[in-house]
Parts: sequence; C-alpha cells; structure tokens
Amino acid sequence: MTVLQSPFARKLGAFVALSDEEMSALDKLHSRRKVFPAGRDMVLQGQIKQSAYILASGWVCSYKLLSDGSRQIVDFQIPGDFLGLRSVLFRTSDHNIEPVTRVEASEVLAKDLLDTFDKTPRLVTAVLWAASRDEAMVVEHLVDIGRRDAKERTAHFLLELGARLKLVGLGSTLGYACPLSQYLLADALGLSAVHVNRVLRELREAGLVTFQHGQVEIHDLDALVRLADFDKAYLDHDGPLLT
Amino acid sequence: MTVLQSPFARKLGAFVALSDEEMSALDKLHSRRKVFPAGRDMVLQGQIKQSAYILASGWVCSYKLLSDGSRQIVDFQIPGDFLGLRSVLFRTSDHNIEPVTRVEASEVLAKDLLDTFDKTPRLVTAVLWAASRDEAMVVEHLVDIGRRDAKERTAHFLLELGARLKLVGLGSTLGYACPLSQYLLADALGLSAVHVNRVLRELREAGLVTFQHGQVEIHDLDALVRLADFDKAYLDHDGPLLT
DNA sequence: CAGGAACACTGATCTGCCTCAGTTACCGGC
DNA sequence: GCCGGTAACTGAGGCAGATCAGTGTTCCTG
Repeated sequence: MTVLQSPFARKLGAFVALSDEEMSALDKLHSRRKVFPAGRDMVLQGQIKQSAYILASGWVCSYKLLSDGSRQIVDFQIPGDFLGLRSVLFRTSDHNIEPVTRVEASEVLAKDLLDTFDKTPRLVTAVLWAASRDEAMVVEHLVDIGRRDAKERTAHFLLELGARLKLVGLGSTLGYACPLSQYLLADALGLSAVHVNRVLRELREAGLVTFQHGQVEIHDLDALVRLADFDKAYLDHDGPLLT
Repeated sequence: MTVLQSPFARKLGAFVALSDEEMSALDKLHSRRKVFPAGRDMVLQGQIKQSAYILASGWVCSYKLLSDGSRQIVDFQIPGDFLGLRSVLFRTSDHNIEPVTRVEASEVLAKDLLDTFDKTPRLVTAVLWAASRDEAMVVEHLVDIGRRDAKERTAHFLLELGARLKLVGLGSTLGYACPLSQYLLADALGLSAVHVNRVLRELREAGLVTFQHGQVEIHDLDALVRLADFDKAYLDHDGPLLT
C-alpha cells in the first residue's frame, strides 16, 4: 500500500529512511486536523500542557514577548514544519505562536507524540535531525542580528525564506509569495518598521529584490547572495544519514 | 553495580529516567578522553566527518565566522555539555569550536553515537531534550541581541551563565569563576569590546555585579534579575518527563 | 631586565538605526 | 460614498553603541 506522504514525512524521510510502519505511525499523528484564523495566538508563553502542531498550510511565527512590551520573532514556520516541540518536551511553552495567515495544522497531543517516540524510536532520530536544522536556522538569525547590518540582514532573511520555500515547492530562485507585513519583518529582524521600509527601498533601488504586494521578486540573486554572505549549506544536506 | 555518573549522564537522567543499561551505554561514549589547549580550534566551520564531544572540564565557545572577518559567538559550553551534535547530524560542521581554557573532553565518533542511538533509543529522546534546551538558550540570546540594550543584555548573560554553572555545581547565587575576556564577551553579546568595558563599569558602579580578575560577583541579584528581565524557566524543569 | 603580547580601560568623534510625528493609499463595512 | 482600520511610506532629530586612537598593567620570554 502506498501512502500519500505529507510534507512533514517527506522532510523526515530525507534524513532517515523510513519504513512503511514508521510512515504510518507518522500519518497517525495527522488525524486531528485544525484550522486557525490569522492573528489569534495558537500557543502562549507560559502555557502548560500544550500540544505540538504539524503545519499543513499557511504561515505562523514564533515569538517571545518582553516585559517592556516589545517582541522578538524567533522564526517563521511554513508548511511542512513542526512546531511546539519544546512546549511538549518542557511541559510549558517558552514562546508564543501566532498564525500570520489562516492556518491548517494537525494537532499532536503530547501523549501521542511520546507514545510514537516509544514505539517507533527511529522517528525520534528523525525529529532530532529536524530540530537541529531548526536550531541551525536560529543560530543563523543570531548571526544576522548580532553581526550583519540592516541591509545584509534583510537580504539574508529573504534569501533564507526563499530557499526554505523552494524545498517545499512554494517558490523558485526568482521569487515567492510572502504574506509578511513590514511590521512582522521588523520584529523578526530586530529593526524598527520604519527602518525596514527604508532598507527595502534601498534594495529595490539597487535592483536586487523587490518585496511588494505580498510578492518577493529576486532580480539579482548573485549580488544578493554576495551582499548577505549567504550560504545555504545549513538548510540542505546530502541524502539520508541513517538507512 | 553502581556507576559513578558523569555530569552529562546526570543531566540526561534529569529528563529521562535511565536504566543501568542505558547508563553504561552512555559511559562507553566517554572512553576516548582528549585534552585541548586553549585557543586552538577543535572543530572548524565546513569541516566534514567531525566527531562530537562531551565536555569534562574547561570552557569552550562555538562561533560563526563571517566573510568580513567579524565573528559571532553563539554560545559557551561548560562541563557536562554536549557539543558538535549538529556537526555529526549534518556530516559537516556549520560552526567553529574553540577552547576558551584548557579543555578535557571525551571524543564521540559519529559512528559510535549513531550506534548508541540505534541500540538504546531512549537515549535519543534524552539527547533530543538536551538539544532542545540548547536551542532554548540560543533563542534567549537572540532575544538578548535583538531586543535588549547593552546593559540588560550583559546582565542577562551573566545571570544565565550563573544559573547554568550552579546546575553543575560550579557556582552559586553569589558568583562564579569566569575565564572569559571582555573580547569574548563582546563577540558573544554582539557588542564592541570597548562598549562591554563601559557596560561592566556601569553595572559595577550601580552595585549590581562585578566581573574582575576572572571572577563574577553578584551583589544585587534581585535588581539584576529585574534589569535583565531574567526568567530561568528555560534552563530548568520539573523532573523526568519520561519514566 | 628589556621587549612584546594580552588584556583592561579611557576620551573623542562618528553613524546606523530609533523615535516621533506625520501623509498617503487601499480595502471592507454600513 | 464616507468612515475606520491597516499597511506603506517619509522627514527631522536624537542617541546608543561603533570606531579610532590611544594609556596603563601584568605577565611571559629571550
């Protein structure tokens, strides 16, 4: 019997060659399909007993709120991404999750996840790999914010998003649809919305990228990669490590 | 037979209750003890077929180098920490690892690690948990650099280090030994060394912390926690999740 | 014991980005 | 067809933190 693979299963399968049994265990996690409207948080910082989710469609962002009211967006998740793993592993969530658009996602109860880990241990290794890839992205954002100026940072961010979307078939080297406002971009890049606006204008006037009307168009990929010092190695890999 | 637990085993055991068998599998990973002098990198960005290491004594830092020569330190590792997991999982390392002091560590070959994962699958869950905790720290650094000013950021950093060291018995709420130079601090905090110096002076003059002669002394913990908006929840947890 | 390498520390100047305070454009609702 | 909300966009002014160019101290080494 051939199973129609979810994007999530495809992603994990790229790292750990999965048996039919493991595949179907993965599919069972998809039984609780839910829909979330844009804007209303799915998970809140400090909440306990949270579920995890596998994103089927739409975009979400995970962010942290500071006591002074400002927020830092840690990352955006796109279809095929797993979110809220830490909320389950630590029993309480250390971040908020907000849908950027309308979102369809499969809820994965903590118990179901841990049971699945127990019964199909190779899946844990696969999830460990996925989590490490996520960590690599967070590290790259850290470098962005710590050592790249606003222009490089923005360029790097747009390139990373493009590369990720391309991997799940939602974009090409020419561009992609992007539902993020300049405010969201600002919160992710550690900049003010005003400055994001100016930087986007500069990038546009330099003929590198345009980001208008929910569409990112890459006009000079090479120059952009050079500006951002972008190396997509951390998103890719060379086929299954575990066979 | 009672096994003398390594700090690493103790850390994992706090999350997943480990059997004797799992414990001894963990101990086997400690067979290749190595010593590294301060300053010479243990792992280089882009290197393939790297080993992982379990830190027994000394401090190391993991950092990324940019093409313009500047660097961003992602995190420091202290005794009991596992390092280089991503280098193994992705076959090639995306960061450098430099010993800050003389370091004793157990080398864990990629093959041995994956074999151990295969034979004692519950250890994978434990490692997944440890990796998630590391990710939570990186996320906190991201927030530091993105949304906290230099003073808050420095305070937060010193508090986090203190909390981590306390967990492995290397410090108290009063202070701890810290072998980091102001240059290293600067590279970690996304600041210039000059500014780190000024910030440390301000914190000292405000009677909050002193960091002199390799010693951090916390004089007003409450005020420091308030300044930094520090919440140690992401470092802690409430006992084994898996029994 | 001179010479050099680290590291801590300082003052002066410059700048990237923030904040404030707007204007303009678009879209959906009544 | 106006009104309120949301997002893009702009100019002026201010400041946190960078950069530059040092000084002083300790410690190591030849």
